Amino acid sequence: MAQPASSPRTIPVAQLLAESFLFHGLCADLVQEFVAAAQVKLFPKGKVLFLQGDEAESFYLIQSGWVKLFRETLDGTEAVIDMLPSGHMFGENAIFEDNQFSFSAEISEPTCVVQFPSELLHRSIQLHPQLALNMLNAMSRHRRQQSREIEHLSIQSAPQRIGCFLLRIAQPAPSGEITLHLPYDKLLIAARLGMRSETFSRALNKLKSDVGLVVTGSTVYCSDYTKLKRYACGACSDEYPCEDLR
Amino acid sequence: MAQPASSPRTIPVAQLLAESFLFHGLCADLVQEFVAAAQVKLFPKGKVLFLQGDEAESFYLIQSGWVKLFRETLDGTEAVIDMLPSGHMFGENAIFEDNQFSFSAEISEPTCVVQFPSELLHRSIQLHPQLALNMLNAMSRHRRQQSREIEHLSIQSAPQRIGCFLLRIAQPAPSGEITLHLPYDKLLIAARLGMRSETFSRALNKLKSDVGLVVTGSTVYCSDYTKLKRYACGACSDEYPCEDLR
DNA sequence: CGAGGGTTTGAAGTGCATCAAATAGTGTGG
DNA sequence: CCACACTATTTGATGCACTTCAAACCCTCG
Repeated sequence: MAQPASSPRTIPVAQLLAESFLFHGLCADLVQEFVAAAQVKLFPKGKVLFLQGDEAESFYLIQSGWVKLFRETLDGTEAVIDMLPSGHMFGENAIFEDNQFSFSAEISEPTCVVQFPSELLHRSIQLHPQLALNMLNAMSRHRRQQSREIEHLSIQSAPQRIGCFLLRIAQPAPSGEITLHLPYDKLLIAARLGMRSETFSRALNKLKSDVGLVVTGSTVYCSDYTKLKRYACGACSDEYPCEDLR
Repeated sequence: MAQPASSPRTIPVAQLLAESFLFHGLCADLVQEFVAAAQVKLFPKGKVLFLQGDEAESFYLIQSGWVKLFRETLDGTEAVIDMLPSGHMFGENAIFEDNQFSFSAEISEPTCVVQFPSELLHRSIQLHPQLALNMLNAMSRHRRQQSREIEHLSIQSAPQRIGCFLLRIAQPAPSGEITLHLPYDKLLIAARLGMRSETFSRALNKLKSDVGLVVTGSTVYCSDYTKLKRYACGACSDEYPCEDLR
C-alpha cells in the first residue's frame, strides 16, 4: 500500500496552486485551505494510483512526471484516455460522478503529485462560485479537446494523427524548422493515438518519405512545419495552431 | 434568413424549462427571465441553424424534432458529432469558447426549438451559483459520454458499435425481448457511429447472423437482448445499462 | 557480455472504404 | 391507382489501412 510516501522536499504547494487554472482569482483563505490539506507524494513508474470504479477520495495535481489515464474493457483491451504532464490535474470531476473514478490512473514516469481530498473540493465548489466557474472553463476546454479527438479517430489516417500530435508538441522556429523529443515511449504514444506500435512505426516511416521528417531515436526533425501542417491539418476541422492535446 | 419563424402554438416554455436539468433548483425569478427572453421557432428539415465559427448569440433547447451537430474539415469531410432529440440543449457552452460555435447545427427533421440569448446565460451564470453547478453536472455527463465514444471508436468493430447503439435506445421487456424503431435515417446513424452507410448495412447483416437480430425496414427486433449485450458490451469498459448516448 | 524491453520489419489476414450498380421505398403529378 | 423521378438502402467487387503474429534488431543496464 504505502508507496514512497510524502516527499522530503516540500516544494511550495501554494505556488503550484497559484499557477493552476482552478485556483485563479480565488480568495487567499480558500487557497490556503487547499494548501493545508495537500499531501505531496512521490511515486515510481508503474504505480497504479487508482482503478476505474474506485471510490474517489482524492484528486491530484501533477508536480512533475507523467501520468497515464486509461480504461479497460471486459475482454481485456486497454484504451489510453490521456497522458498528463506536470501542471495537470486529474480525478477532480469524480465529484460529479457519484464519487467514483471513471478511469484508472498509472504513473508512467517517476512522478511527484499533490493529493487533495475530493471532499474539500466538493464542499468548496458549492460555496465559492468562482471555483465553479473555473472548473466550468476547464471542463469546456476539455470537451473541445475530446471533440477533436473523436473527429481525428474517425477521419484522420494514422500518419496524419501522428503529424497532428507532433505539431501540438512542436514549437516551430521562425525559419519553420522543428526539432523535438518524443515525450514518452513510442508504445504509449501509439496507444494514446489509438494505434498499435507496429502501425506507429510504419506510419512514422511514411511521414519520413511524405513530408521529409527525420527521426533519430526519440528525436524528430522537420525542416518545414508547414509541410507537416498541410499533411495533417487538412483532415481536421480546426485551424492550425490548435490547443495542445497531448 | 427568416424561416418559418415564431410558432403559433405557444407551448408552455416555462414548463419545458422546468423539466430541463439546467434550471433545476433555480429561483423562479431567474427562470422567468429566461422564459421572457425565449423565442419559439419552427424549422424545416435541412435548415442550418449556425455554422462552426459563427458568433454565438443564442443557444437552443429542442422542443420536438431532431438536430444534427457536425464539423467539416478543410478537405470537405463531415463528422457528425451528435444527434439531439427533444429535451436537449445545444450551443450553450459557446459562452466558454469566445462566443464562437465550435460546430455546425442542422435541422434533420422538422423541429421546434426554443432560442435564448447567450448573453443572458453568460450573465446569469456569474450571478447564480446553482446555475453554474447545474452546468457543471451537465458538462461532466457529456464528458463521460465523449470518453466512451472515443473508446468505442478505437476499440469496437462496426457491428459492435451498432449493437451498442441499439442497446442504448432499447427498452428490454421483462422477457428480454427488444423491439425498436431506428430514430432517424440509416445514413445518419452510420455517420453518427463513424462509418459509411454501406458498412452500416453490412454490419447490420452481420448482427442478424451473429446474434439473431431481425430487421424489417427501420424496425429492429431481438429475441434476447443479453445476446446483443454480450456481443457489444464485451468490448466496452462500461457496465451494460450505460447512459444514453444517441 | 548477456538479458530484456522497446522498436522495427516482414508476411498474411481482416475490416472498412470506395466505386459501381442493382433494388427498395417514397412522393409526385396525371 | 399507376408511372415516373428521386432518394434511401443494399449488394458486389476491389483496394487500402491497419492489425496480427512472428522474428529480427537495437539499446540500455546490470
